Amino acid sequence: MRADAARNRAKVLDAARELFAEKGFDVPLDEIAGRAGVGPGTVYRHFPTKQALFQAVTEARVATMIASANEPSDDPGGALVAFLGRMAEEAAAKRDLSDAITVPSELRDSLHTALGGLLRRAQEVGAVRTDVTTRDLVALMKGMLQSMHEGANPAVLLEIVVSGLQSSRKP
Amino acid sequence: MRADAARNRAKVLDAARELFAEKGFDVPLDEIAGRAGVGPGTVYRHFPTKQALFQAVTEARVATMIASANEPSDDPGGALVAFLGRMAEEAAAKRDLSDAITVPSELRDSLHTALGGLLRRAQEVGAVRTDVTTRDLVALMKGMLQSMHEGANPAVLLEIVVSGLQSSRKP
DNA sequence: TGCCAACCGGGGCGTGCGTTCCGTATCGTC
DNA sequence: GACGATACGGAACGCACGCCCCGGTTGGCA
Repeated sequence: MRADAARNRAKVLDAARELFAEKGFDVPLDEIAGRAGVGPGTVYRHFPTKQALFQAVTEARVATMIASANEPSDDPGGALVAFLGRMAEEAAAKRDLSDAITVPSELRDSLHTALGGLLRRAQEVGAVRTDVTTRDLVALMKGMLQSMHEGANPAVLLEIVVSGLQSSRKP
Repeated sequence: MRADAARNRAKVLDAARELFAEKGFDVPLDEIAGRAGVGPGTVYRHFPTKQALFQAVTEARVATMIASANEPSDDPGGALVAFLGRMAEEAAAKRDLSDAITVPSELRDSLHTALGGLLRRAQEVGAVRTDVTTRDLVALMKGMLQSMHEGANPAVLLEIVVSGLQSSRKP
């Protein structure tokens, strides 16, 4: 790879990181190219599609989260709560995480699977009501994360969801 | 107003009702015109903008909900829960309600205000934790309603949110 | 230093949508 | 039954966006 190509690739990644974090996946690709100081064609030379660029930007961070979710714990209930807290914290600062849950990709699927595992283990020790499905949890998270970009209080929302999950099933 | 004009207006409203309920606000206006058996121009003869049509369709139903939210109750906690339940039920069947909360309009503002009133009264009798703001509640509802169109279990989600709202504030 | 391959930039294409315009058809009245 | 106002329909416009192409440029090796 030529030196200027590597330089431009890095500039594109930097700009994409900033803008995806700031405005989410919906930011126009031309805007990313503009901030990187290159043309749109250059972006497509390095990444075949917009989603590929998004994935390249979020991959490392999300993979770390997934790994931490998958490592065993002697307190599965606490592990789930901690994980949700970490996601809330992250989503409050950067807008791309909430899109990483939504935009179709292998990464998204792994994240859902990891959440499912956390949920199942928490349910097995009785820390979370058993009628909640992975799908329900993902939906809740999605709503919660998106809400954080509209002025809602992350901590309060998180507490509500967590204590809701822990509540016993209605008779 | 000419007879055919009235007929077409009704056909447009019917088609819009169906399609907004089925696919939400994002349904293309041409599709509404198509189902109504008229051209797009005809739609614009009766409604100045797509949002106006949306408002005309949702106005009656949402206004009813707002009215029921605003009438006094001797059990403010139960009133809030009942209202949330009614919204969840409605949103599970029709996709337009979740958009009515989001799409800017006077109707949306009234709905937010009504929710705020319900929340405040429930908090005054100690039925709901006091650190929840109207904004938080709206965010929660928004997330919950949108989740219902993705296979989540409405009843479970509602229970989680309700018991989360009722939980005492963390120390 | 010269040459070729790699790369760049941005103009342009295709698509989908909300909205508008205007020639034509239809309604209701005289 | 004819005429004017009213309404219709759909082609067309403007816009925004993802994506591609090509003439020009630049980098690195011989």
